[in-house]
Amino acid sequence: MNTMTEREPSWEWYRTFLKVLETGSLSAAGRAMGLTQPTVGRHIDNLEMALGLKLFIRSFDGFAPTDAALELKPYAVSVATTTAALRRVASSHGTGVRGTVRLTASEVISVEVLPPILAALRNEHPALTIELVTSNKADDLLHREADIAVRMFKPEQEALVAKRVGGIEVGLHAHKRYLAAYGTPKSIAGLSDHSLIGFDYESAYVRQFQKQFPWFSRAALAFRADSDLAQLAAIRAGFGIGICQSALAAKDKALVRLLPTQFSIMMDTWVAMHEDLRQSARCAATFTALVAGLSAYIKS
Amino acid sequence: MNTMTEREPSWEWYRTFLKVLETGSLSAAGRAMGLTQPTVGRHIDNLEMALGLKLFIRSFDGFAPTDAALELKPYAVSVATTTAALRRVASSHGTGVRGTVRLTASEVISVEVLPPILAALRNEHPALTIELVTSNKADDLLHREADIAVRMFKPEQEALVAKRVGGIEVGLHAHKRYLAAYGTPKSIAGLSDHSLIGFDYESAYVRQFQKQFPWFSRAALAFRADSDLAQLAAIRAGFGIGICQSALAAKDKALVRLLPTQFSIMMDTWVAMHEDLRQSARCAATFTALVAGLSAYIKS
DNA sequence: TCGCTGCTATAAATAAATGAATACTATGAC
DNA sequence: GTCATAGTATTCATTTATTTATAGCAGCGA
Repeated sequence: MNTMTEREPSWEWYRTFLKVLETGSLSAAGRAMGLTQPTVGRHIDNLEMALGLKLFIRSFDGFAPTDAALELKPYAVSVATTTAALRRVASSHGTGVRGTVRLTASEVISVEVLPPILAALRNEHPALTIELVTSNKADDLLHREADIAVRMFKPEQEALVAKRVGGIEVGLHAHKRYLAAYGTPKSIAGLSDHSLIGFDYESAYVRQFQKQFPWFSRAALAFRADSDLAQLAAIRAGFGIGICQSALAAKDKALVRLLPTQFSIMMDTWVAMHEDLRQSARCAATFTALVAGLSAYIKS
Repeated sequence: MNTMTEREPSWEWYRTFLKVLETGSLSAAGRAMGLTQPTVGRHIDNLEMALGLKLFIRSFDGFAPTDAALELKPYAVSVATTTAALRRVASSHGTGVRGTVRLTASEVISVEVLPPILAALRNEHPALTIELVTSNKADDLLHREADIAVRMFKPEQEALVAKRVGGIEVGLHAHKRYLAAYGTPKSIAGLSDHSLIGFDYESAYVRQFQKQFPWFSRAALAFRADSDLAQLAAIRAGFGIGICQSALAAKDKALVRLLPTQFSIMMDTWVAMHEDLRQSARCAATFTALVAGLSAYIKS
């Protein structure tokens, strides 16, 4: 019951706290925020005083965050994403489709599929600004890190409104040039003689995938990349045989689909957003455009 | 690509914005925050300028929030809950179980069951401060509105760690005095001649309940309260026949269990918290104490 | 109708936060 | 080693924000 209520720390201090964590120094944080180094330092001092703990260990080449600071960081990040979402909502106020909408999608989708869809959307709504984040994180819609997401799995959170736009077919592909030089595999077993391109990281999805197709194990891969876009580039460059969307490959005459009957995966594709955002003109319009554009892409 | 980047609004402005929304006036917000009215007014002006929209319609008896302000409010609330969570984490730093832990539970649990458990916990950890919020909202753990929740249903969110502590039996009860005056019902059908006590609000749970026990419909109730605690008080006061935990009723010799074979509901009881908080000594200790205390209560 | 209360708006006085300049320390390149 | 660079800590002048004080308006009750 401390009646002598020590005041709540200024929320602004959290902002500079986060920037110092991100940049690693008072000076850099100051530059990033349009403040000076002494000011940033004082904010940190104030916050440390208010919270009653040391957040950084002072040294001459940057601050070293303490365990406490790292423990608090996720909360500061959460505040930052929330205020960013608030500003997006604010920017959209007025009549018509306007303001900023923030999307997430995988790299391949972002680079190969979305651009024409977004260009058309923007053409229709010139007052709309689009932010595109390449990410596969599942939880960023609930925390308003993005407004709308294109996902390759069914979103399960109940607070989300999600629409399935169809299945994207994924298959084995290689460049003509590669096949001319190293031959065309006639069976799955024949793949072991080839340069395979695949995932580097270990996600739940990749693990399940490798369980289903054990010949595609990590050890068998000659080229590993955590970016599906880099894998696609490797296929296009004739490095070897890899997995990519067959619709993308079909647009490039030099790419050849391999073993289509033995290997084909349909990836369910969904567009999802927070249900609260249905009220928002900018999000509703973008959602509709994404659903329509992706459906057309899949059917093509 | 506006290079002339208009600065991000100070996060502090969001705080006063929220307080103005909550209090309804600049002056009241100022009083609540330890600021003066002109300061609060300028914060709002600044925020309106930065966001480029009117947040309040000025009048002489308080501000009237615009639609835009109401639309932004949830985001400001989210920031407030996040900073509160941050401060709880900060307060717990150090060795041992210390700091503030925030719980939610239903009213009856909060008032009738938890106090001795929490008292023992506090006795064991004198540096621990406890906040108890009576609420049944399902989503407040993910948004860190509370650290730990006692729920009557299985938490489904995957980011939560939940432990079932058993089933709490709920049955029909009445006070001796009431039964002496109006008789004891011999069957479910006989209840229609009695004063029934039940829910006022319509929740999914209540709807399902009334589907299962149609004789307990809203129209049949002589006393309706949205508070289960008020219902319990009505039973104790001899108003009529109502539903409450049989374990609670058993502790009061004046209360009588009615039709125990015909009417008995087991309510699954869970303790849940965000999985990240397992690392936190204060939360882990409280979680354990709640699980142990509630299990003991249920078995008794 | 008057006087009270509570609110916002505005202007001058004051307190507080910020910025500029500087000293000092560590580090890495030459 | 020496110099250049990048960082923090500190001091003091300055700008900025906040308070204090004041005026005006609306609602309410006597």
